[in-house]
Amino acid sequence: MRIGELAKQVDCDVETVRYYEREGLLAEPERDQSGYRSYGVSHLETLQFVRHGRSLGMKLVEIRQLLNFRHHPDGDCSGVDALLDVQIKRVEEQIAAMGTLKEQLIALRGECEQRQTNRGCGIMRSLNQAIQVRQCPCHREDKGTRAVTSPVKAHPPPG
Amino acid sequence: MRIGELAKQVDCDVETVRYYEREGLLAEPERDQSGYRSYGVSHLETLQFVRHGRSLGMKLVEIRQLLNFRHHPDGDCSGVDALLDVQIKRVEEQIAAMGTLKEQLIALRGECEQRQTNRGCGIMRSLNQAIQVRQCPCHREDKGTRAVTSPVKAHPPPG
DNA sequence: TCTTGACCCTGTAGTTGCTACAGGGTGTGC
DNA sequence: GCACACCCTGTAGCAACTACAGGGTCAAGA
Repeated sequence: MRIGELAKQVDCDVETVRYYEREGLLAEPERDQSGYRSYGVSHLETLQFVRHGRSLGMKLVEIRQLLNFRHHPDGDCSGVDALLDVQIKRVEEQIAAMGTLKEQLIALRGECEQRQTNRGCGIMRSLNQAIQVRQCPCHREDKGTRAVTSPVKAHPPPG
Repeated sequence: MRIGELAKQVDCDVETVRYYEREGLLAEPERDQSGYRSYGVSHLETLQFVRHGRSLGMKLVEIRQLLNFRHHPDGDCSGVDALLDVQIKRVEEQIAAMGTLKEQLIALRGECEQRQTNRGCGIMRSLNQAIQVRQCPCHREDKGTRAVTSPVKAHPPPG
């Protein structure tokens, strides 16, 4: 099948497929006489594997490792376990950080008692106060134990 | 104060300060006779405001808007509200997606009954099965209602 | 036969929020 | 005079795509 068909089957972009090929995640397919890529079932399977990994939040480097395991079915599977453990831990940390973040945002949102001017808005007052005296939840504690700690580094907000 | 001192005070990198200047988030400071940047209190405050916004998961474009509101204290504050609402909604969506993700990962992790070869590993079997028959939790339902739906697009796993 | 439109190709640049150099200048203490 | 910490500009890299530009191919319809 051609690239458009393949992409449609796994519900992703044609450009993404070419990107995976460039990155070595997808084997280079044959070409037809016009130079168009011609894919077989194994390509489809690999692509599905990759997209499945991505949907589980895995990075491409990690998926590359999984593909490696897949190509060496007689190797020790402990690497597969370890990879998933890393992933689970990462997700748990993110959930915790997000929970704190949400609380802070909701607290901040509550500061706007009624719509008025920016000057009077409790949210802006809060944000500005945080600057002056570091009294907001994010800055209250000392560096090491801040709520969503130095999060800009530790877990840069996704998106 | 010089850039190193400023960066230290807000606990961020010197390069980051220069980056914010380039991006127009931080006003260009005066220079001393050697061409070194020379910052005052207002720069410190703005920088703290920016970092605080980042720690709350806001994007730089959003922080830019907040800075705008800050510079127009007599404007209508409803924009401030709206910005926070967007942020809260985003965080809530992420928390929900992460929760689903975690369940899926833990289910997958449970597939590895005992350490053996990659071929025998339940995790790899599961991942491969997902390819063949789309029976894993992520692919079981139809596109529109998939668990962590086309999530690679919708909420690309945070890096 | 010509044309239209959908598809394909390569190559490069943009996105976000930094981070990390390279290659140089400045300031301070000994 | 020297070492060393700090500063400067400019550019490139990261992840995982996405979005062109500028061109080729193919099949259907007039």
